[in-house]
Amino acid sequence: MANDVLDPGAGASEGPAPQKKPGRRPGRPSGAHGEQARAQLLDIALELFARQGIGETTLGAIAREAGVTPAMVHYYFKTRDQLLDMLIDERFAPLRVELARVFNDPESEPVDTLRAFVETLVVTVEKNPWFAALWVREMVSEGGLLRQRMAERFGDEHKERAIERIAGWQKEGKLNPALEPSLVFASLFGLTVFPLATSRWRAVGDRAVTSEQLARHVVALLMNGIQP
Amino acid sequence: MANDVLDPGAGASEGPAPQKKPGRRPGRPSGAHGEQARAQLLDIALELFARQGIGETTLGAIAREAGVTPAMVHYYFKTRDQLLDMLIDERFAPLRVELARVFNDPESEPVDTLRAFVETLVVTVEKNPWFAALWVREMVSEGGLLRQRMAERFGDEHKERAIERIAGWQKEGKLNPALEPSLVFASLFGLTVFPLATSRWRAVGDRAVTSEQLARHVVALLMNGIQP
Amino acid sequence: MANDVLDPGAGASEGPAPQKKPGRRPGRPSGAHGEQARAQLLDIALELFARQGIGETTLGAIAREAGVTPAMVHYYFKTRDQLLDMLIDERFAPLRVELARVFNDPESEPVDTLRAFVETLVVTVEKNPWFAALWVREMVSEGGLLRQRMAERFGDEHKERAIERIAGWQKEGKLNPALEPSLVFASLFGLTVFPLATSRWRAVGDRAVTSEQLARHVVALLMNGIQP
Amino acid sequence: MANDVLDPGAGASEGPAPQKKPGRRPGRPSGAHGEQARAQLLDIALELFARQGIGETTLGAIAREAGVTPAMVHYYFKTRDQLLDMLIDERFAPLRVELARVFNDPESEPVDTLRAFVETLVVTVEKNPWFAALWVREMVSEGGLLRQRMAERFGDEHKERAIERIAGWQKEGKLNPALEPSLVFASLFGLTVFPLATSRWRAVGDRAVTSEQLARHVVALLMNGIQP
DNA sequence: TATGAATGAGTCTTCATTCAT
DNA sequence: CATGAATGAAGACTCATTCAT
Repeated sequence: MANDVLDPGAGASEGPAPQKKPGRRPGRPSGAHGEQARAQLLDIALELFARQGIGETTLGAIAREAGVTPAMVHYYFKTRDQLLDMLIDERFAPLRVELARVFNDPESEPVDTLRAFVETLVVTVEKNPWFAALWVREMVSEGGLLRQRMAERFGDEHKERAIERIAGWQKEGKLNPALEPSLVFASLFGLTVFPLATSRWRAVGDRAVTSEQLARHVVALLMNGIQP
Repeated sequence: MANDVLDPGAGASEGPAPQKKPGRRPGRPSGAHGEQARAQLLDIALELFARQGIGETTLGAIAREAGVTPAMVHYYFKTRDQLLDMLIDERFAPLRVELARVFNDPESEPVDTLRAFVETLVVTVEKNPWFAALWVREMVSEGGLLRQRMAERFGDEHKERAIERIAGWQKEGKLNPALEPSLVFASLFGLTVFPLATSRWRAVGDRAVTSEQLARHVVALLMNGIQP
Repeated sequence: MANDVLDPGAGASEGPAPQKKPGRRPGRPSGAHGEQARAQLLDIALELFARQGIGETTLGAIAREAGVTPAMVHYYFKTRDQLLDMLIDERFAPLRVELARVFNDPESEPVDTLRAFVETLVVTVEKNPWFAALWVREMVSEGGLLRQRMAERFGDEHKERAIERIAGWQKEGKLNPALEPSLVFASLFGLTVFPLATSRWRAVGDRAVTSEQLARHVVALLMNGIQP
Repeated sequence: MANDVLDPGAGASEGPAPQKKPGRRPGRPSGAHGEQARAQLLDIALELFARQGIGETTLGAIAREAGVTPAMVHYYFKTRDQLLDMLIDERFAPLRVELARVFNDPESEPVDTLRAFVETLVVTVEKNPWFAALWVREMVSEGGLLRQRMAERFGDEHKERAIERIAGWQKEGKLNPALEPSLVFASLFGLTVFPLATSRWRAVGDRAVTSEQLARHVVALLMNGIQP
């Protein structure tokens, strides 16, 4: 349903921010002002969800942060569940598509591909600070609220294909054969998104670790391991 | 259950550890039967917290799972907060202490130390399946409920010292100098705990990834990176 | 209802008075209908508090009496404590101010002042039937819920000054010197409010004692007692 | 039921404290040790009821103060209601009987009688500090928990006769005829018990008003008021 | 006697949701 | 568009009470 709206948009070159160009939503709100307010609510929800967790964030809190009444939130997103769905369709899923595209570039070499993937991941989180926390908390965890919905929308074939591709590279001798193909992606995410999810609080009182530092660190680890 | 793995003296040598076995708990319940029921509630709470998140798990859910009334939960843990505190003191903190001990072994070589750390991490999670999910969701995330409490109990000096030690190793030429010392731990956790946090659901319908596979994978990555 | 008796300027000239009419309340409800419902809840609460005691009256009971849901009560008064605070500020404190004004009239003679005070007290209770019971139970008693809050709002200097004034009158030979100044007020309240607090039930099945009868009785007692 | 136990005891000369001499209660507890514990619980309950109000005092609070378990309180007083009943029968009612006796002395003159009544009242409260607060809060107030029970046990005939007696005195010219007979008792209680109910907290930080001072004050007020 | 374990009923409070205006 | 009023459902917590030991 939302895919036709987002997938083409995601394919464009100006990055993973869809911004809801022309297409009117089927639901009620549609005016120019309303569209803007709706997008702002989505942004605020995203920010709060990332900061406190989805389950811990009440609609009232979102409304307060936006300076509107809770009833207003219901006006734009008939229900809490729909708000989540729209969040996924309009903010979360596009990022996923974008990332997949980096990996699926058939031209580049295996090692370059993985490095590029890591770097894109870091840039993505830099542009969308909510991504890391949300991913870790609501995507990875068993009962994560995003996980269930994402799983419904996008199957696992994507992942299957990626694993096969990695296994293929190993057979071609282009990748460390001791690695477990099905764990490579988990490792990449674990090495990048995971530390980024904690960076906001780690930065407090400490010298913050910049995104570049993280990218360099992860690439160094991937390229050579920990040995000198 | 978890005690045989972690308890051997570890709890005694730190500060605000549980101090349980001999003296009666300050609170009310203390009989033999009660102590057992209490421990069971703790186990169930841990399980549910890991599965659904702490904030999403009601005391009623814990009670239902245990086959008792919600009032029973209040009987053993005066309040929701106290339940959390006891969970930390009696289940969570001991694991942390155990892990710290592995890293602080002054005898072993840097590379061995890190490998041993990863392996212990994997074993720990294998014996305490709730650990991974709980760590990822409630320890890493900004508003994580465990983070705040753990921070109160244990300061950050521990972490500071570890970082210095790693930097020292790099200077001695015993560790890849391109790594960022303050990120090494995040990487280790990201490579192990992070995938383990998802493994339970990934295993369903899929060929499960065993703990050994994960350990081998991570060690392979650490030792040599992704290059063939 | 009680406003015409007490409000004329009294609330404005003191400190933490209600300041209601013009500006919107800081809290949520503000519409015309809501304001009325809120006032009705306040009235019902006052009535029940007087009849059963504050601690014995549940929010549910107030809601039931008003024909609304308990959640409604929370809608207007975020918490039980706030309901009490508003009760004090908007209903209880104004009466206190009014009474103080009667006593502080610098023109009248001592004996007249005390008599006027008693008469005002009787009239006040007649117009605000909840006052007597509430005063006796929650203001006088050690753990009385009003006592604590009133003490926070208004200090004791008021009382101090009154005592000094009475002592002054005694020195001037205008008041029975055998009286204990610090007990005069207690006596006045004891002679009027105290019997009034019981009158509702005493009246049942008995020939009721009217307010005028009480006033006459107390004045008769006082007149031949307070004169030098 | 309880009357046969208490009325004779009250008639003795050593004051209004019954102390449960020999007679075994019909209920369960009866051993020597138990009897003592039971009396102590009664005392503590009385103290707490007076301090915080009956409704505000939980059985748990009483148990804690006594250093026993809440179950113990149930052991002695099958139910909360029975505790109240026993409190009335064994502590409260005897005082009432004692007071009635003072008033009913047929020998003394009206004015002396009333003065003696006041003085006895003051002494009674001095010996039983819980009396004043309990009377004011739970006896006077409409929903007072003692009121209802006392009313069940002792009718109003007592009061009726007293009123008639006062009216008779007025007709004989021995009492101020402007007084309302049915209010005389209320006035006496209001003048004595009422101030005493507040004295505990008034004393804090202030020079305390002694019982003697109060007695003198009230008598002074009465003497020049009740004389014809 | 005495108590720990256990519970049902009730209280306060929060929150998503609806609806009339 | 926007909001105030209103509510049902659920959650945390308390408390009197029971019962086996």
